[in-house]
Amino acid sequence: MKVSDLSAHGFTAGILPSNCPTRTVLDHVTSKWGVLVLVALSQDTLRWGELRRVVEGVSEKMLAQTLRVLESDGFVHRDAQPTIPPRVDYSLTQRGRDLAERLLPLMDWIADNADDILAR
Amino acid sequence: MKVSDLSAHGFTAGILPSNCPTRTVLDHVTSKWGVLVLVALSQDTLRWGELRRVVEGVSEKMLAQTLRVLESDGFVHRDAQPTIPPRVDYSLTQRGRDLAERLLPLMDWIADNADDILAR
DNA sequence: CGGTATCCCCCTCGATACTG
DNA sequence: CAGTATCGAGGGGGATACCG
Repeated sequence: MKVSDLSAHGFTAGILPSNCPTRTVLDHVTSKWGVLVLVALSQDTLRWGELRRVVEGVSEKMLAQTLRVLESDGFVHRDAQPTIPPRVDYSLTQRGRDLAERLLPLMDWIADNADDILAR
Repeated sequence: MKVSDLSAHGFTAGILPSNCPTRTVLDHVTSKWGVLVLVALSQDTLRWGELRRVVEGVSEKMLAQTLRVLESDGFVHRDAQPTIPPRVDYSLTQRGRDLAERLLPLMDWIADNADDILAR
């Protein structure tokens, strides 16, 4: 069943109960840096250092934490080459691309409308 | 220009700079309760008390705060009837419906895949 | 019913230092 | 280059009380 059908089916009380898997994944994706990292990886494979620059403002700690969560959820693939100096490439998995497919229209719309929305 | 085109246009350094309007709106929408409130209102007009039950787990304080932000961004319309007892209806504006249109496919996909994603 | 006001805890997050 | 470790401040957010 779709979330968008819930109320149509009479579930006026308690859609998406607390501590359900959907909320957990939603929290991962909509975490402070989650969306930005996913969007950044939606076009290119990026190295750690590139990600840090592209996702402007993210600290090393938060980038690492965000990547670990997205990796454990199977959205991001980590490819570490045991060279010196080390090189680590991050890319989206197929599941990550499926997610990004739904994320990008949202991001594009927000980017297009942000100025109007904040105008007062 | 679309966010999804940025890297295709060679913007490998610094997409979505910090403190830009897009990030502000993104933070409003992806705030802890923002998505859930928007999804809850995407089908029905709901009263304050209904929202509190439907968005399970939200406190009065956070519901009020979330609604004020979404209202000031023009996503949510607040209709207060000066009756006794008071009745306040919340609904999406046209802008809110435009946003929800991009949010629901994301939510549906997450709801469909959350179990697989968290399976380990 | 539909909120505000207040207190305060905890947990996220940034800054800094360090390492293979 | 690509991280981890640690610390400490700040504010997000819950609990409770109160109000029109």
